Amino acid sequence: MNHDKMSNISAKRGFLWPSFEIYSGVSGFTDYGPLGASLKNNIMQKWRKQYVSGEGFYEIEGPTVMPKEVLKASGHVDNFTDPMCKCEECGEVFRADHIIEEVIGEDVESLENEELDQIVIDNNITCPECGGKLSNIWNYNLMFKTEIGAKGDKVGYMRPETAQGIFILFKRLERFFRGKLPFGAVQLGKAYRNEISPRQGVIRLREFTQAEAEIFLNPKDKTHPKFSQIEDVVLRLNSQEVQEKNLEPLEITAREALDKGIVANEMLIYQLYLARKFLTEIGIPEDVLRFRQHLAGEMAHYALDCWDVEVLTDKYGWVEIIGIADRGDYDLTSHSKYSNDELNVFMEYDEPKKVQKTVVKPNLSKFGPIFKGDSPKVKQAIEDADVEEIKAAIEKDGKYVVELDKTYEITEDLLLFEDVEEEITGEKVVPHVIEPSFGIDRITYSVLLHSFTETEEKDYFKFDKSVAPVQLGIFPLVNKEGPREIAQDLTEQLRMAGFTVEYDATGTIGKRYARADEIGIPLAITVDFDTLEDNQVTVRDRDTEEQERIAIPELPDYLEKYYK
RNA sequence: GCAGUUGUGGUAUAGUCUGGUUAUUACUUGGGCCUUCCAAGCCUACAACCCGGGUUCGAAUCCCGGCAACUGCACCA
Repeated sequence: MNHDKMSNISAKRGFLWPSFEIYSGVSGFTDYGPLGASLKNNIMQKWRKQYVSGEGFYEIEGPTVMPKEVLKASGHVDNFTDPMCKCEECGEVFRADHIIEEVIGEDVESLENEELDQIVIDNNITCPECGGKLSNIWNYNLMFKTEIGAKGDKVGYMRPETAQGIFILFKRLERFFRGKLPFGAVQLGKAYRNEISPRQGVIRLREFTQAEAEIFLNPKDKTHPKFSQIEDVVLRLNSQEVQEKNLEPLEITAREALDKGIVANEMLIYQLYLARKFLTEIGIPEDVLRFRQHLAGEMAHYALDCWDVEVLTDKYGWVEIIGIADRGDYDLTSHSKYSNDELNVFMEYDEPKKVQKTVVKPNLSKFGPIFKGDSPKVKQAIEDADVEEIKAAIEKDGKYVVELDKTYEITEDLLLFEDVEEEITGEKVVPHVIEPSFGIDRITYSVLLHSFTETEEKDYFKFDKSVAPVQLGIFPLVNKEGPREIAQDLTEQLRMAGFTVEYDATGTIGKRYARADEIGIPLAITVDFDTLEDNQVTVRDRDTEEQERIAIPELPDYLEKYYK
């Protein structure tokens, strides 16, 4: 692990470059060079393979610009902001709520800025640094704001996460999956957050790539059909208790974690397992990974349970690269409320339930003459009220009182009670959502960092062959007629077969091997003068440097098998 | 956002304090020679003073502003 050396080579060889460099750059943005983009794409392809074909989810793609309404409902417009204030003497900028809470010792999170300003005045709160006068409080919203349309009266934001794009498609998705829980949709794409001062390179970007899955499931059934297959897998868990008591991380099986209630449910544990499987398969070793449970105060208020996957780095310490949360029904309920659409699933019972109950009906022939024009709303009030309550009131006082803008007294003779048997075939259920959310840029960084290998002879990216940006180096041993033509033909042929190939004929063979190793090409193929005789080439392994002679006609199969 | 430090070819650097010739050196890269398996050697070429303004006869060098990187503080739903 060597961030500095790795970054240097990564910039030199075309993985990560600072954005807008010729105009001095802007912090919080990064460019992926040719090899970086290829690496990132390979990682995303591998992700799709695991979650789309592997888990049976489907990928959707929504807009990155969203109208205000969506983000109002999700809470981002109101809660994705920080109240800030500035000292007019020393110029220091503070979180206004933090300063105030410190002085008055009360939670002020729900208050408006004007109220906060008043508290500052009333309590004579000054700059904690120099005691100077504080400015009025303003909101800093971390979303990029824009306008939709020519009139400019429709406010839009760049999406701060890809998840909302899936939630707002819920009705369509529910139809698509024919109403059967659980089902899952994924989205990969850019998200935007106007960070106040991003500093840690690709770790905190203002524009970044997320890969998120939203798994909708029955709140009463959070099991996973494949749980029994993974129940003996050992997970390293930094639970709330471990963190609070400063203990060693737990090393326990999935089954134990479930039985002891450390992770909330099977689906969540299964997602932890899947996340780790993904990371190890793209070349991040298990011993630099851990699962950390969010502390009670750290968790979003709606989350039922939340675990981060963290990776160890030499420069930034433990860094969150994946968040896996049980968000309950928060998102669907909230969008349902704001959009007035029903976002739920009708769950049919195995057998219809028969329910005996008493219903109350207003006797309308008497209602009309008595209540006249108010009759419809009194009727509605009766229908909305609890039958037992009405019954009890009439037994006790001989009348039931409806309080609307006026008071209405309803005596027994105005009502008809009826015993009925109802058949209920099922119920509407708002699904819960389990969300694994991957930070692709941070994961790409982790792959770079942990693939980077220093040995006595060479420093190189030891990429897993499944994500290596270049798969093959093809070299004529010497740049002479004969081997050169064969090597060029072979390059063409293997490119046609779908491999990414670098052809290189310059300098000495050693230099070309070194250059290929540095960018992590797993296999190099060398054509020499013997090839002219026996039609065989040398295949050299990046890590062992061992060589093998393979006949050219067998090469496509050999490589197909190797990269499978 | 605040403070400090820094900014010279692709990379790493000399020169800046004390303003003055064609901006130093090494590696890398392109072309050529040589070369039958791990960065060898020879020839040759390309290539830089972060951006803008000021002071001055003259600025990589001094001053101001901006941008970026690093460190500390603050921030990270």
